[in-house]
Formats: sequence, structure tokens, C-alpha cells
Amino acid sequence: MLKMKDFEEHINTLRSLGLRPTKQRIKICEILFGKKATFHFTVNQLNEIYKKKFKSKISLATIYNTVHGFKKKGYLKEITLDGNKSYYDTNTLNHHHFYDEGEDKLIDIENFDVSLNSLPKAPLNKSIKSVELMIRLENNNHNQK
Amino acid sequence: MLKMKDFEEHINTLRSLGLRPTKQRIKICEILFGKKATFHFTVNQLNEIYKKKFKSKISLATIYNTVHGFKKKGYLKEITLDGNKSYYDTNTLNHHHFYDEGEDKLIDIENFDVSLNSLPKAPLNKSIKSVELMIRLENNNHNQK
DNA sequence: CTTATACTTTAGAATGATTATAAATTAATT
DNA sequence: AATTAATTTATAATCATTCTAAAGTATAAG
Ligand SMILES: [Mn+2]
Ligand SMILES: [Mn+2]
Ligand SMILES: [Zn+2]
Ligand SMILES: [Zn+2]
Repeated sequence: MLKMKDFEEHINTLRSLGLRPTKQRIKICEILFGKKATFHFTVNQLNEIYKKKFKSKISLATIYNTVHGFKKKGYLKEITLDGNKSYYDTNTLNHHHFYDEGEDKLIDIENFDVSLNSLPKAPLNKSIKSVELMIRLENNNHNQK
Repeated sequence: MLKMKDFEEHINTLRSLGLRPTKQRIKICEILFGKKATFHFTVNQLNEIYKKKFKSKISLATIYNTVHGFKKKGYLKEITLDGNKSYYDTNTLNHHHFYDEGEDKLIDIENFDVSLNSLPKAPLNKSIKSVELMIRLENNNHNQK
């Protein structure tokens, strides 16, 4: 069966990162890396998903620890938006986003959908670490009766 | 003398925005709009500058109120970065930024230094509100003895 | 100029996200 | 099975931001 295989894979991933495969971490892996699609989330959203999916609670501190651990190992990327909370992204490659303000939702943009033909040169003694586009979206229905 | 003129101008600006020209607001105007260059700041930085420049204290709540007021009137723009605090920008036009991570500093990029040749189409029923680039910088001296 | 009114400032409390702490639990090692 | 080290947990602490309600100030009216 497939479930077993995913489970084992998450254990191996965790071990290869030098993180003990605890049941909390394995479950978080199932949420984050069990789907094929990119996944954008906040710590609180992840906590809610965890509670619903596994009908068990987990300490918020563990969610923070795990997410920070995955980020440090390069398995998650932190994303910056309005507001005071962080978003995380299972797509750790450099890429661009739509941000739908109405739904407070991030959407990946494929790199080939964007062409950046010229970039400014970095200031002296600095080099470019990343180049990311944020395209904010609003609903079309502006002036309605 | 020039000082007087600037002062009067700030009063007029405030009046034209429907904001009473209180001494706190006029001083904040002097800080924000007294220089020609674009200015990026956090609420706390503005508070520190105010204390040093005028040797007087102001309530943080007033700084928040004023900054939010200017933002609503389109005289300031909020910028989004890592972390949990907001930056504000006296340049309210759509424009791109360098972010120097070492110095935690934003630098404007002139629009003509960037050419975006193709953009993705907005999802159904959504339209693009803004397109902004964030170019993160790091120091060159990485592998030093 | 004096009073009345609405707006503004202020200190401090409340909130919400995040981080720190220290004890209890669990995984890995012997 | 016992020992050690890592992890989880509840809870407290911190920090940016927002809220509140009382005191102060700018403007409008008389
Ligand atoms: Mn804000
Ligand atoms: Mn963080
Ligand atoms: Zn993404
Ligand atoms: Zn700027």
C-alpha cells in the first residue's frame, strides 16, 4: 500500500536531515510533503490542519521548532507579506508569487511566465542573493451597482 | 529664511489632507518630507529620530496614528519584509527595492533600471494591482581567510 | 476674546505572533 | 534494561501593533 511507503520516506528524509523521526515530525511531513502541489501556509494554519487531519493536538512550540528546522535545512522557505505573520512555502526554489489580497492567499508563478530582461547592478561589495516578484491581485468587481 | 517656508508648507499639506496641523504632525512632516531623498523607516526608527532631532518625546501611539493617516492619504506606502515589523516609504509610486540584509536597509531601484518583458496573466476575475521586485543583497566577502 | 465642539495626544492596557524556559517525555545508544 | 541526548510540552516572556479612555489642543461660534 502507498501509505506505508510515504511514511517510510518521511522517516528517511528526517533521518537524512539529522532530525529524529518523532511522530509529530512525521505527521507534519505528511501534511507538507505528502501532496505534489506547492503549499503555502502560516504556522497557525498548519496547526489547524494538523488538529483536523490527525484528530490530535500538538504544541504550537513544536510546530515552530519543526518549521524552523525545515527552513534551516532548506526544506521550507519563509515568505514575506503584509501583516505581522510569516508564511512558509514548500517550494524552496527562487520563484515569484501572486498575492491575492482578498483571499490572503499566495499563488506560485512559473518562472517561464516572467521575463526579466534587465536588472540593476548590485551596489559595491554586495551581490544579489535573490530576485523575487510579488504581484498583488485585486478583484475585478470594483465599481458595481 | 527657508525653515519658515518649509514649516508653512507642512501646515498647508496637513490642512489639505484634512489633518489638523498639530506640532507633533508638523515635526513628523519635517522628518519625513523635509529631505529630497526617499526615506524608508520603521515606526521605532521614526520615534528615535524624533526624540533626537527635537529633544522631545512623543507617544508611540501618535506615531502610529500619524503614519497610518499619511498612508491612508497616500503620502506613505507600507513595505513588506522579513520579520514582524512594517517599513514605510516616502516614495509612494510603484517601484522596486534592494534589501540589504546585513544592514537591514531598503534602497530604491529606479524603474528604468528594470525591464519586465513579460508578466503572467492574472487569474480569472482578478486584476493586477501592483508588481514589485525585491532584490536581496548579501556582502561579497563570503569565503574569507 | 471666550466658550463650545470636535479632533488629537497620551499612557497604559490588550492583543497576537513569536521566542524562551524548564520540566516531562521519548528516541537512540550502551 | 538502563543511560544519555534530543524533543515535546505548557507556560511565561517579548515585541510590534492596536485599543481605550482620559486629558489636552485646534478650530468654530458667539
Ligand atoms: Mn499596519
Ligand atoms: Mn521567523
Ligand atoms: Zn511559492
Ligand atoms: Zn522605496
